[in-house]
Amino acid sequence: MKGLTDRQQEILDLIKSNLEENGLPPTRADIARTLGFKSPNAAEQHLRAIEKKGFISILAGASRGIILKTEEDLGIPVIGLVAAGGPILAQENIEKRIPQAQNILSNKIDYYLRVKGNSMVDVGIYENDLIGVNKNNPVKVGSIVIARIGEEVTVKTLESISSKQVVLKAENSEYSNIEINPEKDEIVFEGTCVGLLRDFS
Amino acid sequence: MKGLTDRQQEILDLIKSNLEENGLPPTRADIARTLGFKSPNAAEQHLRAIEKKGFISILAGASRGIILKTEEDLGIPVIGLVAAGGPILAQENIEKRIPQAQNILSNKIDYYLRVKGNSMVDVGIYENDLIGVNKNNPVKVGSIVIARIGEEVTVKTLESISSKQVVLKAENSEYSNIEINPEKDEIVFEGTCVGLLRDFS
DNA sequence: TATTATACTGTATATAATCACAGTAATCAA
DNA sequence: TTGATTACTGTGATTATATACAGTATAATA
Repeated sequence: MKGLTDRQQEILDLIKSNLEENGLPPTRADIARTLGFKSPNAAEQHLRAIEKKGFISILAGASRGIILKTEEDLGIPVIGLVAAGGPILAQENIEKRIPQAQNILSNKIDYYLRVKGNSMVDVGIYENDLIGVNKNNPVKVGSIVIARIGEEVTVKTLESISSKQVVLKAENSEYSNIEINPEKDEIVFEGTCVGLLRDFS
Repeated sequence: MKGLTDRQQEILDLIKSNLEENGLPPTRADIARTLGFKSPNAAEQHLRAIEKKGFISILAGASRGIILKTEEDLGIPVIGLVAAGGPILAQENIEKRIPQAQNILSNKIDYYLRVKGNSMVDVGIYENDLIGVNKNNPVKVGSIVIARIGEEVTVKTLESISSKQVVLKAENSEYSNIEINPEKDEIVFEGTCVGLLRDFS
């Protein structure tokens, strides 16, 4: 499963907006018209490429036979570097996807986040490990949390929390704790770490 | 806007399930196949009838060009008698629909409920009036509520409420209060009355 | 260097699908 | 008893649509 090119993404977006606005998928001619292609075959070939990459299915012979794959079909997204500002799960942050069938972890994984740096080595989380993140689990003291402070996303242990101070602890004696005043600086808990994947290769 | 016949409803349901399961509307041939028609024209004519009654739009010339009208398009449903057991807004309870444009009431109206009996005459609510119901407004003591007690739906003023007793007051001296123990008998608040329509004709 | 992927134009064709026209039959209201 | 509505069959023309085939051009990859 590779990523889509800009043009392919544009076409996938067009299919989605067509479905939202009109309740039915576009034809090849519709796509060509909207994007200014002079040949419907340009649309056809883009659709084939998008299907090959796994984002849609094409029903042979059926008019408008374009079916969007669900998030479930696509698998659990792996997030590499988080672009500053936007939401973690934004398209451009998705590095690849892992089929859900391969998920042996017991908790629900909304996405995997690739670990940068070695601030958590004392609890066995190393650089380039993939941590499984659940977005909805309650954030508790002692759990490993994914927090966004301003524009930066960080993984730390939640040491303490109150309305005046949040303390995040790096599990590495070389690092010192991060103390935030949530009344002054914005801190958002994006999720909790519920598992880890390490791929020796 | 008249109601659909059983057969027409069946076809509308088929369109809906086709959209949900496959993400695209059926063709005339699809409908004919599923319902066992030997001619796609049977489907065509049903679609015309359903369009005429306002539940879908048909895009001329477009394949699969069937577009479901939204609840907003259809207007606010008027509920006559509530069939025992099921949800108030079930298809079979909808008597007719009133265009939203004609709604001059300030609160959001989820549906109109036709008043049976004269238990609320002292606050000017008479038999056959249409009361505008909001499903989400907070239920407060003193407000006129639509409550379901067991299988029966009733309109009364909420006199008092606690975990052990709910008192509903009929606004008519000939009626006595209804007292329910919510731990023993099921009581569900379906909504609050936020307006009234009376059609002198 | 050859190969593959991307991103198209242009033409053509089989078939998918709409939709009109001509019927049949039953039910219901005026 | 006439007309309207519902619920179909059956046929066929027209057009909408998918899709194959033949190209062109560019950039990335092995």
